Amino acid sequence: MNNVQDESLRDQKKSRRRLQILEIARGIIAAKGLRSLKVRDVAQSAGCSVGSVYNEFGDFDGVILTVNRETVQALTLRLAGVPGEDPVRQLYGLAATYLEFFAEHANLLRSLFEHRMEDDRPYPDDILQMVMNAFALMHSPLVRLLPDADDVKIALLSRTLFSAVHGIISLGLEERMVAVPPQMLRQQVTQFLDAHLAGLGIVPVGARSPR
Amino acid sequence: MNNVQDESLRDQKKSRRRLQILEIARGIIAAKGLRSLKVRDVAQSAGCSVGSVYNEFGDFDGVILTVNRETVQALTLRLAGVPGEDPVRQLYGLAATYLEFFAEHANLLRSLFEHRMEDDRPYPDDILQMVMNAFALMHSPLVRLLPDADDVKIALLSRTLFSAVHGIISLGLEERMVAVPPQMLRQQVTQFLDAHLAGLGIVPVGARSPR
DNA sequence: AGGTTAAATTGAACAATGTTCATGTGAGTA
DNA sequence: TACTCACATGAACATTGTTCAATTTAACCT
Repeated sequence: MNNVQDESLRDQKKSRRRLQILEIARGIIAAKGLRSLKVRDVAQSAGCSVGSVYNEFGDFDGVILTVNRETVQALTLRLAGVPGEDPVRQLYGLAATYLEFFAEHANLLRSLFEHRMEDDRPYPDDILQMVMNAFALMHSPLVRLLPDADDVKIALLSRTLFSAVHGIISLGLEERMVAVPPQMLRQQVTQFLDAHLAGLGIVPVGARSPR
Repeated sequence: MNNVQDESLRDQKKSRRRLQILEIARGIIAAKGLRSLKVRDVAQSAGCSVGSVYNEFGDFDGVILTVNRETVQALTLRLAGVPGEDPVRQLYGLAATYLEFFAEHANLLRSLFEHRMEDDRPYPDDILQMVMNAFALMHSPLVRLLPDADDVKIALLSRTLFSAVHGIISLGLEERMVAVPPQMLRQQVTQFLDAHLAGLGIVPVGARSPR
C-alpha cells in the first residue's frame, strides 16, 4: 500500500528531515570531530526541536551510529570499486583506496572506530559485521595468490593484513602525532605491502617487469 | 631548601592526594572505560571536593592526560625490558610484549590513543613524543639487521612496523568486533612478523635451527 | 604561643549538554 | 466539518564539567 512514490505528506516530511539531520551531523563530525557534535546544534541547523531528533533516532548515540553505518557503507562501496583483474594490483589498490578514503574522511573514520557506547550497551552488530566484511575484501585476491593455503588461514591473513594497513594509516594520519606527509604515507603503505607480500612469496608490483 | 625528604605538611598531603586521585581515575578507566570517568566519582572516592581535583589538575582533561602519560611511561618501561642480544628475537619480543601490555590494560591504551581534547586544544607534546619514542624501539634492532639501509629509512620502517603491529593488536582486542582469541592473536602477530621480516630479507626465528 | 598571612579547600552555584514528557498541532479520516 | 491520533514541540529535568567567594588551614613572624 505504502510504497516510496506514494507516501503520506507526514512520511515525506519525516524522511526528508531524517536525511537532513544525518547530513548535518555528518558535516559536524567531519569538520570538527565527534566530540563537537551537540544535539541542540543539530536540531537548530535542521530547523526542528531536539525532541524530534530523539523521536527519529531514539537517543543521540542513534544519530552517531547511523552516520557510522553510512560511513562504512561508503567505504565498502569505494573498496569494492577497486579493479580485481590482477590480484596483486588489487591488494595495492585496496590499501591505496583505504588511505585515500581515510585521508578524505578522517574524522568520520575515527568516529566509526573510536566511538564507545555509554554504559555497557553493545555496539550494533550490523555495523561490526560491515566493518569485518570490508576488512575481508583482501580475501579473494589472496586466495588467487595463495591457492594452496587453506581458507581459514587466508581469512585470518586478510584480516591481519588489513588491520596492519589500518594501523599504519590511522596513526600516520593522526595529526596529533608528528604528522606524516600524505605523499610519504602512500609510499610507506606501498613499501609495507612490498615487503609483506614478498615475505609471503608473492612477487610485488614494483619488482615486476613493466606491462 | 625544599627537597623531597623534607617537604611541608601541606605538600605531603597534596602529593598524597594527587597520587590517590590518579590511582582512582586509572582504576575507573581500566575497569569501565574512559567514558565512565566522572569528576564527582573521583572526588568522592578520593575523599575530597571536586574543586581540589581542579586545583590539582587544572581541568578534567588534565587528569586523563596524566593517566595517559603514566600509561605510556609504563609501556615504555615494559618494552625497554625486552632482551636485546638477538635483534630478531628482540623484534618478536617487542611485539609480544606490546600485545601482553595491551591485553592487560586495554582500556588504558584506548584512552591514550582515542582521547580527543575538547575544542581544538593541542594534545600535549611530551605525550606524543613518548609514544613516538616507544614506537621507535624497533629502530635499534632493525639497524643491526639491515646495516646497509640508511638511517631515515630505518626510522620510517620502525614506525611502520610498530604501527602495523598496533593495528593488528588494537583491532584484534576490540571486543566490539568478533573478538580474536588471545592465543590466536599472539600467533597472528608472530606470523605477521615472520612474513614481513622474510620480505625484508631477514631470517625469522621460526626458520632458524634451534640454538 | 598567639596573631598574621597566604594558599589550599570547599561546595554551592553556574554552564553545557543529554533526555524526558505534558501539551499543542496538523495530517488523515469519517 | 469534526474528530482523532500520531508526531512535533520546547520547557523542565538530569547529569556532569567548571568556577569562585567564603572558609579553613598550614606556615611564618614576633
